[in-house]
Amino acid sequence: MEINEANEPKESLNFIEEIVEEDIRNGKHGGRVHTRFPPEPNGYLHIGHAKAIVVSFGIAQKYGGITNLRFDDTNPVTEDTEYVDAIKRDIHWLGYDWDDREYYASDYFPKLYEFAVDLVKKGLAYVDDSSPEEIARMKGNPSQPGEESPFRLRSIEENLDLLERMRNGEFEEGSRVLRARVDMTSPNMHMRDPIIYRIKFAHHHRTGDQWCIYPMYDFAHGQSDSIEEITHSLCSLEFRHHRPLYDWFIEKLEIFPSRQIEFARMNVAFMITSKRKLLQLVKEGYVTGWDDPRMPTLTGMRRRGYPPAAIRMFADKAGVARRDNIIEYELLESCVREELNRTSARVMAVLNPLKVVLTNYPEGQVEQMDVENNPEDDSMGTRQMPFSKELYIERDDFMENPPPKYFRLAPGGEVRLKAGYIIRCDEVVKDQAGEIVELRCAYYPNSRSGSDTSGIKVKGTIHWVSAPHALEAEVRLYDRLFTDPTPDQHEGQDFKEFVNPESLKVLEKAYVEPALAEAKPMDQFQFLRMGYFSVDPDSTSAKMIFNRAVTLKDAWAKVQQKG
RNA sequence: AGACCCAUGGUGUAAUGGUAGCACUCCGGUUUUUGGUACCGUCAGUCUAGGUUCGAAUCCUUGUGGGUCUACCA
Repeated sequence: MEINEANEPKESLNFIEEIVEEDIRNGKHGGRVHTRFPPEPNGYLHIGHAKAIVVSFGIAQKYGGITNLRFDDTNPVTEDTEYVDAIKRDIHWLGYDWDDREYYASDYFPKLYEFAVDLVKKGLAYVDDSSPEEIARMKGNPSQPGEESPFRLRSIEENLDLLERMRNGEFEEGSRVLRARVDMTSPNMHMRDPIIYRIKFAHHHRTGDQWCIYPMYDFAHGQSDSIEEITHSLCSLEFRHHRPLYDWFIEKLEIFPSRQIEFARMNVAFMITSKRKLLQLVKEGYVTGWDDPRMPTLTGMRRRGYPPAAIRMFADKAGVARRDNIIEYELLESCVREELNRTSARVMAVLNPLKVVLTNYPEGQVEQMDVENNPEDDSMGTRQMPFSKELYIERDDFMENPPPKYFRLAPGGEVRLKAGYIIRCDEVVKDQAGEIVELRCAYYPNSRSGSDTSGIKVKGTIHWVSAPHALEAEVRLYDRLFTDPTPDQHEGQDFKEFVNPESLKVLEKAYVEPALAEAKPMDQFQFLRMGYFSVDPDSTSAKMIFNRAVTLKDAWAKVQQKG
């Protein structure tokens, strides 16, 4: 990293930022930066879209520009208003806004039709009566040039007439298309007289039955960019081959010269983003819906408890470049932890309860213990937790025959109850099956947290809840949906074979501290030593439900694994 | 196999002809009333072969590997 005059590290730019900064230096478009995010309203937004959103909105934000939201709704057969609202909600949730610039490619249908007429008049487009099969055959293949359609040399007048009659609904669906006259010998398949209008007698979610011809992507997207005077149109690598056509239309139509810039889309290990495959997971019941916390959808990640700031950070850290990539799942988790560590209140919850009776604690006594809400942030204050004779601790925090370096409770051993007392395990009570059902312990009255004069040194501190005060809750432990980093990249194997059977574990009867009675849906907490959890939207005061977003890092688990 | 794009530690991304850096992961340590956090440290990289140059991750050529393109989808 270079050092500038201010002796501060020089920020490194990604290749898009470099292009934008150069454009600004050159005064291109008056130094204006205007991007767009163009979802098709035919599905839910996922982690891949999140990356595109962060890049497009982020670039504009960084350079004082603005971003349009534009629904790319040129295919009435697959699109629906249902998705429009979900998409808008998800983008807002991610933290971005487009003010009143909510546009639809379908709003431009009249203008797009004018463009088509213009092209015909310039002799640059023609109506082709060939069948889909014939068109495909004449297109050739990447290593062989195509051949020209017999309809390619129709007169301008005839083309104008035919186009108008197409629009008027005089021809059957599939019987004719409008094609741009470019170059049938181009090595770029997209330049071989691409279809720009097709006939579809379909009801459009916005324009209704006004139109029976609809523009193709290549004749809608770039033109919409141009109409909106988008300066930098950012898209994924797969559109690289469309760019010559994008530029061709701009040149021939003599319209605003938006510039398309492609970057590599983000792939995340253990996640899939194919709309079709995601739909399968929903339809076939592998998940409970599009907002299942295991889904890579924005709505799923929201329910999972991933903060929008964490997703933005993740997209940011993944970077922008032009090579294929698979980002490790651990980076996402790291971002989620970083954000939640800063923002979430600590509470105690015992997921797998084991009863502890303090034999020397006065019957019926209850003490209120002060506990900090977030050691990272004093401004979050403290709360009180009731302490009594009967408690629950985590089953994993006791071992009858502990290995070396086990810092928790064991027979005859001592441990501190966080913000409470130090206790000593005197007796292990088992049922007939030999399972441990209760621990009988002694507490040291002079070891109270904050005024400890016992002088006892313990290695471990564990969380707990007071049995008579604890609230029962259901806790859903989520893990990655797949067991393989690239479940849909295995030839001959269906991606569903890699669905993780342990992606969800439901704990029906966990205990949480009473302060959680006031928690509202989507509130987020760190369950001390266990992970980050949020209140599920379906949670009620009668039945609280918590979803685990991510565990805390667990150094002990690693020690154990190594044996 | 036609054209186009890409190639830097395990992963991702910088270095724009001049000391290969950062983040995540991994491993080790310090602090800790969360085996968390914070902090410190270790390991580890320029795909191959040529060329240009005083000097190449960077420019050129070649090979190799990966990706994209042949929907009336976007």
